[in-house]
Amino acid sequence: MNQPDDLINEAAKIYKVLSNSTRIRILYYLRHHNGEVDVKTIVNDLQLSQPVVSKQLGILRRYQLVCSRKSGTRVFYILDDPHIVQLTDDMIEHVKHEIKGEPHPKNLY
Amino acid sequence: MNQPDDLINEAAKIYKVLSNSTRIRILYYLRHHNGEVDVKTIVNDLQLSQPVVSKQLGILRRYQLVCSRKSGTRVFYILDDPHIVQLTDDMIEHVKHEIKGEPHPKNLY
DNA sequence: TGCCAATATTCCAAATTCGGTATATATTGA
DNA sequence: TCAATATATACCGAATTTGGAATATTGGCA
Repeated sequence: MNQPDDLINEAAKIYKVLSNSTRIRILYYLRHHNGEVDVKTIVNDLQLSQPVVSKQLGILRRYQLVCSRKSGTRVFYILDDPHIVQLTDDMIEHVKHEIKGEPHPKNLY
Repeated sequence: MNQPDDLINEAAKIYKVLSNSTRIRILYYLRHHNGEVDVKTIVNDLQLSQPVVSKQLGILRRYQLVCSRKSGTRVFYILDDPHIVQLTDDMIEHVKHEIKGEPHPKNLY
């Protein structure tokens, strides 16, 4: 019943990775992209700055949500971990069907 | 394919709520508790300070993950939103079966 | 009314997160 | 070797998050 702290902490870490709009946008972009994509293409398609994309891709890779392959000067990224992808798809569906009166506050406190 | 920003932002907010160990612990406590629980019982069982529990319960309620009922001086909380509960159960299962060599870093950066 | 228990709120400091700007690194090709 | 391109990293300041300590609020009861 009661989960050990290790599991709780690890779950919290993954949730934290998923709690940033830029990272979710990148994940969803990769999710619906057929095959691997290089950084520049992501920057262009999502209209984000190159350092931001590199940084967030680095975090996603550190947490093994994406993996990468280097080819020449370019680095190609692709989703890893289909289970997390399924969880995030479920979350988007949840939000989509969420018929709440008022939107949630911007900040927690 | 491409999710509107509203959906992405709302998903990010919910993930942020779930990204704190204390809140996950409370959710899991309520998850496996039969029926509603008052604040003091949560404080005792989870060995947390009373202000912390109150504060985190407030956040969980603000995001409609739990709901509460007042009775005398006590406030009883219970899980709301079974869909999110399912998602978090899935996440714990994911972490549980995650056979990764090294644990994830403490911080994102 | 006055005290006590339960819960919520406020305030604070330390830690974390984020995107921007600048810079570093690496690879290709002339 | 030198320049250009692609990607990663370092650094910074502003904003957010967190738990602890103190305090406020609320309801029950003598």
